[in-house]
Amino acid sequence: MFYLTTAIDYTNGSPHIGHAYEKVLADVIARYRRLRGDEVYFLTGVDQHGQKVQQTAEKEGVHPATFVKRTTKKFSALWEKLGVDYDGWAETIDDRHKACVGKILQDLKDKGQLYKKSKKDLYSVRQEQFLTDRDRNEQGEFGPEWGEVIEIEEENWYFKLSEHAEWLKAFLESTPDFIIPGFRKAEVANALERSPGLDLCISRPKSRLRWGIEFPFDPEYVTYVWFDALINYISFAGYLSEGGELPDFAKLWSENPTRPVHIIGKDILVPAHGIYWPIMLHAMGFADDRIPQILVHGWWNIRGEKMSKSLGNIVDPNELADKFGPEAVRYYLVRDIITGKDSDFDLDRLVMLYNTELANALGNLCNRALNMSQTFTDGVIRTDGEPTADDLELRKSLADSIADYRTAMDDYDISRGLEAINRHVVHCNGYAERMKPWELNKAWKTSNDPAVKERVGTILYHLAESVAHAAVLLSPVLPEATAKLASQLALPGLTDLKLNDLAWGLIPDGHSIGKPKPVFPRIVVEDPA
RNA sequence: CGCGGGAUGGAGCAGCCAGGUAGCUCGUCAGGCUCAUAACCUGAAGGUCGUAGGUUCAAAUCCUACUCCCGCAACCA
Repeated sequence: MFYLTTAIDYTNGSPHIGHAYEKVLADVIARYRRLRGDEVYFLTGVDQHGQKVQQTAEKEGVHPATFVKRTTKKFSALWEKLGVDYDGWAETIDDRHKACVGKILQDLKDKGQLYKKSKKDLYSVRQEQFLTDRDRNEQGEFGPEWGEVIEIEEENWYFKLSEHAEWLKAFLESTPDFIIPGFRKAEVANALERSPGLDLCISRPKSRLRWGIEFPFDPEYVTYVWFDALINYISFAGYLSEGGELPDFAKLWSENPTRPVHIIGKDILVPAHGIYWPIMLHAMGFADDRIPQILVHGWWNIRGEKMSKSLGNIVDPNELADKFGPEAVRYYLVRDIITGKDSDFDLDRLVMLYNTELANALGNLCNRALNMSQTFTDGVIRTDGEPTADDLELRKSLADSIADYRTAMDDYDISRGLEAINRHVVHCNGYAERMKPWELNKAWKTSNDPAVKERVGTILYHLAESVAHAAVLLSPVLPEATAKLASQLALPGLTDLKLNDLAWGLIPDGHSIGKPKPVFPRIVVEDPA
């Protein structure tokens, strides 16, 4: 069972392109693993507690619960629009989640992992938060944005993070694939190295924060939002739940031969996912081989000036999907970035990549292949022609592409996977150019030689068969468009194929193929110049 | 000495971890083709791989120093 999660988004505003990227990436990986034949459980959701939500809700004069419901809808609606097809939806205000957090707190307390202590610190009345030296300005003072700064003493619950620091160091050393890509491991190791051995304050007194999960053994406190949020990965996987509709935790986690994978952005690796989370799990009693894997992606940077003048400055994923279609957005978000690294978001590149690789290369290949089949062979595919060296070379190109695609996708390198598909499509267009079936067809009309006619059929078969393969390979990224391709090829079973089923001969002899209709219409940009 | 990433033909990137003909897409130029979504194909020009040293038979790749950019360090994926 492949258990995949994303970070849960903080419901304090509207989703932006970064939120969309992470969910699309996760969705593509989930769909790819299904294509591989793996059983998949894909969890995503929203983080709804905490001070920021409480503050924003107050500002708008509504109850946090009302506010959170409203913003949550913005996220779920976007995922529906973008075709993000998750199995589980995590909302931290869910009673099942709250119950799980409560049980974990109680359990950790019973294990002696929590303690209460009093601490004196500087506090900003206006911002309702404690201040550290990092909040000081260049003059070493707290600026006017903090309002009145006072010293207050507060009692809180602490989690014995420092007690497990040595364990985590050893775990990092012994588990090279804990964090992907590998270069990010250094950040966690460094953070651990320079951490002064502090424990984690995991409570907030209700006097200053009410919007959170109440401590089961100390009702005057609510849970710190990170401690609450991280637990979603197990609470919604069924951890400590009795009955109910939640998944079977043994299947997803505790007895799963495949380690769960968390997809997160690089900003929340340290300290939350790289330090707090593994230590929390370890303290709860999870064995080392039950610690999940963390896939860290980079960011889409937006440089206002670089945004296209001719297209206008659209970066809202909703508007992007409306303007270019959800699948064009999906394709771009996983195509033009190396998983783990940053990239610049550029609308001109979105249009370029879509037009070049989907419209001109694959879309056009499908279109010309079907069109020739209809006009030259009455839409009937003949597979029994003897393959020539060119045909065998095409088949090898396809086999190589599939192998490269597979390696790349297994490595979460979607961009390279798509590149591999495109390489074969380009090969096919070159093949068509060299074989010139349209000339052969003319030659047949004058000569009436059946061998020539058979050759035309064999060439068209190779093109159609290639499109069928490409459709299957692309389906994790473009589920709708590839379904359209399957329907034009008149191969409805294509969408149910697994990766291992992919072998030469998807199209049966005598198959009646469909009529062409552009699946990827070119995006035309009017340039006001 | 806060941490991390980056610097590769006009643009955007891959290659670097496991040294050995510098690769991809776009753009440009010149041809070709016409089945096809003004799509397709072929060829060409264009790079001393940030700088300076070092290791090596051999360095974009390893080591050292330096310069410049970006992000984080402050709720923001």
